[in-house]
Amino acid sequence: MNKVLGDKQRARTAKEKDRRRDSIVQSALSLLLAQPGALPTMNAIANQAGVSKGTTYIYFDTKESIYLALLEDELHGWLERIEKQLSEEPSASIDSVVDTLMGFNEAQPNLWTLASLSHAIIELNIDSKELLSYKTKLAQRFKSAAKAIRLHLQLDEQQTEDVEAMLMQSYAYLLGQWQVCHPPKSIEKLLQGQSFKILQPDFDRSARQGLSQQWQQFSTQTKKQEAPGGVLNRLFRRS
Amino acid sequence: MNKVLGDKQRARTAKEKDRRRDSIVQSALSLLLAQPGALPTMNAIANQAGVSKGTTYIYFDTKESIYLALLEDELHGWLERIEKQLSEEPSASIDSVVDTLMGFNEAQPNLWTLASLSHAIIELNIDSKELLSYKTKLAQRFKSAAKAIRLHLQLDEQQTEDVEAMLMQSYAYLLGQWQVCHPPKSIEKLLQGQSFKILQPDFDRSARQGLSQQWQQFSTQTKKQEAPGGVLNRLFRRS
Amino acid sequence: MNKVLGDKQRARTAKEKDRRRDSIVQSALSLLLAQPGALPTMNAIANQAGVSKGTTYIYFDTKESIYLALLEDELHGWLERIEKQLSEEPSASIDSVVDTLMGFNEAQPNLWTLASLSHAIIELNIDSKELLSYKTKLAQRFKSAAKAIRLHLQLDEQQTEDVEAMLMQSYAYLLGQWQVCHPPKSIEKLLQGQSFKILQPDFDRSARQGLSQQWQQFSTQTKKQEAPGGVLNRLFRRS
Amino acid sequence: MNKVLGDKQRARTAKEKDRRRDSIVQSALSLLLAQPGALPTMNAIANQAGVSKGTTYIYFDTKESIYLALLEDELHGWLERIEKQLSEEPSASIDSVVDTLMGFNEAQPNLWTLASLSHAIIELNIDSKELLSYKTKLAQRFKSAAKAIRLHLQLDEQQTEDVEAMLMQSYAYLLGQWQVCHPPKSIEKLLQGQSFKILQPDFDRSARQGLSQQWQQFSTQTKKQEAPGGVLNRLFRRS
DNA sequence: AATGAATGAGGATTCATTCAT
DNA sequence: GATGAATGAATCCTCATTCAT
Repeated sequence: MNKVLGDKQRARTAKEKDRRRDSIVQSALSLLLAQPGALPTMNAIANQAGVSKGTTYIYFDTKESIYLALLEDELHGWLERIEKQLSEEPSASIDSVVDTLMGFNEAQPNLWTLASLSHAIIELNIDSKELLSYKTKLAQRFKSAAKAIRLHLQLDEQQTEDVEAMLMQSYAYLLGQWQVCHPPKSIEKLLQGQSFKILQPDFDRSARQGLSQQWQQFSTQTKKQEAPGGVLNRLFRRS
Repeated sequence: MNKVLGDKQRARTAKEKDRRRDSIVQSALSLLLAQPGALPTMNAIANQAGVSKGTTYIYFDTKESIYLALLEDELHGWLERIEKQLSEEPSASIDSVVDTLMGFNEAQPNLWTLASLSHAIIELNIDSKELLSYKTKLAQRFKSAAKAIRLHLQLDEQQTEDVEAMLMQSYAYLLGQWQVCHPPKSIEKLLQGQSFKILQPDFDRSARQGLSQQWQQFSTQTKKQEAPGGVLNRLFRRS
Repeated sequence: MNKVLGDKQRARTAKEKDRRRDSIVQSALSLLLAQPGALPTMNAIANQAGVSKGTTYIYFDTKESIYLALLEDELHGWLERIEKQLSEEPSASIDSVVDTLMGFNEAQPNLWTLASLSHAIIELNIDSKELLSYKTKLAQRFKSAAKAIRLHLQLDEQQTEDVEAMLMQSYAYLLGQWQVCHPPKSIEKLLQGQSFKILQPDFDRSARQGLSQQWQQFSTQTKKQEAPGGVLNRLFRRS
Repeated sequence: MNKVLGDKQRARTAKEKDRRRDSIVQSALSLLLAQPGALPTMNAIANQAGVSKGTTYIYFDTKESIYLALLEDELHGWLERIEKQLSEEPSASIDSVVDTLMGFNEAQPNLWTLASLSHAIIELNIDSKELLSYKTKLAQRFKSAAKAIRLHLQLDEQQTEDVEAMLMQSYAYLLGQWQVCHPPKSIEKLLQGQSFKILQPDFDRSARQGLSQQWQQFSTQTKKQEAPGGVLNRLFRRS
């Protein structure tokens, strides 16, 4: 149990409330990871968090809200890091973009677990108002991250939309790839054999490779559209 | 109601049984498309198919089995068509590969609807034996399709695994992109504005573009690894 | 437990289903009478009826439907009996009308218990379509009963509406009087004293008296409107 | 929000406490009228009154206590006005009694809304001690009002009980009639048609008519028992 | 007096699946 | 093969009330 406050102890300050809210979210996550499939029940979450069922409903309106909060955390964390890292990184290179995109491996290890539930489960059970608010914030984050990538690659403002589309393509690709690479645990071992290798590639390897392909090709196309010998030549430099 | 046989009429011949089985599957599909979100209930499926609940359990062990059968149909249809079309197509070009991959638009319009439920819902609720059988057949199909692509691109046997990986990457990309492009209907209209464009690209357009990038880049890399002026030059020809 | 069918035994014929449905309704009634206040829960009803919770939902869509069915039974029983009895009764007299209206005492002993929940609880929680159907049937019954009363009193067709209004006034009066006469059991004994007599009249006595007043006055007024010495003189005859 | 005192401000004087108590009661009423059906929750009441949930429990022991207080206000208001008005009115007539009884229309517009919840909901959830106290006061008020009516009608003391019974019959009749005339809002419009007219009379019209019948008949009976040409002749005078 | 976070019993409803006929 | 009544575990969510501060 993730008791951050003693039994029956109330969170009075904003900070304590944040902590309690977080303990609920973390409990939901840990249960989800332990038993993938359906979203863990409120009952289980409350038990895990060491609070009563009613308390969880003080902090979240519905079960799905908890998972939406989790997903939001992971997605924003990913995008914020991308933005921050690329604006600090001096050398403009495709590889550093790919490396940064792949950074979820360390910092947001559960990003794709949650994102994979997003479409089929979470978003479908959220109040449309709450969902819209989530999407609004998310669109902003995606745009900021795309801008950081564009600046890092020293592309001009006209290419804003292209970079945004590329970022979404990377997101889509990673989302799909994660699903491809993670079959149900019940048959994971049965798919170890050589004949199933095609159905179950290694996520890290194929993800990185796919992203590289996407961004290499993007830089090639971008360069073509520019004057030969333009500033983008450096993008081909392998770091 | 999709009554293919009269009420309470028995399906005696194998053909009749197939027809009844199919009517269940099609009923499940039509309900799923009508009300996306959760998988339609067995009650609804049986009603729609004009049979009793018990009868559906004669043909399918679980509810998810029905959807797995649907998914299998769509996936095999897609892969078989790829295989067939590419082996008939004489001119080896990236574009024809991409065109063929995009052929689901006409022939398997519900492929991604089902595939998007696959990871989060369907596969998790299937008996592992049945799932393994499904995966075995599917792996075969993927390999055959990949082989057809390889032959079409006139690549040699050593590149078998590369092409297989590429095909899976395309599958993963399309799977993810479809999910990205299809938010819940409840907020679809609310996301029409310009500021949400990044979150909701047009599926056909971005899918084709993404596939092109993937395969263009693949051909570039493949060519690099070969002797200069090798057989793959023609892949750059835009059809 | 009201088991009319053995455990886990299925009601196959329409008759058996009616019996099972009835056993659910009767269980609901017996629980309601035992513990007035809130409507007994579905759990309790199912237990009492010796069926599972799910079974009750086969026969009734909601909990309130059960009570609406009960109320309907009692109300229709009351009105049908009024209709039947008055059309058989030869002597046209106010007293026989009042006697017949009071007949619920024997035949529909729970009529007012249920009717008193109708306004504040039952009707508020019923699907509007079902409620409309209930009201439609009820309106018919009330009209038929009013017609029987009118014919019994040898009033002509022009007085249809007056008699209908009178019948509703009697219904309203009995409904209110029952509520007045039946305080919560928790304080029933505490209200025995003389000083509370005003708040807790005897239902039968005051109900009969009130009805007599209503119909006597009605006949007086009706007579006034007629030619002096008209057919209604006989209504004043005390039986 | 009905803030009568600033947020978190204490009610120190008795007057302030009365005001706060009243603001809770009025909030409960406004919510009840806005959303008929179930009694509004304590949460909603507290919010509406601009106080915390805990504070409402300082002023009332249970939720139903609030509604009992409301009901008491309306009932006492009604009865007091009857008493006052009739003792001031010089001309003794049935019509003025009926007019006075109908005075709730202006002065206690929510009397029957609350009274209709009384039997099925409010009284059943009140502590018996509190309920007894309520009933004791109410019995007094009813008696006083009945006495005023008796004096107005110039009846002698022997008829005390008869008039009391009559007053309760009027109360019962109005209570029932109000319930009959007010179906759930959800189907109010669906019952507009002619065929439902019987089920949904106009409250004001039928209430006045019913009361007139009751009291006319009462005066008739009372007169009969007296010497012919007695003091009650004037009761037949139509005002 | 006032607060409001926490409680947790309680209750309605759903639905995949079974099995006797 | 076909039926569909019966099952009952599963689960979300509500809300009156408490009590430490």
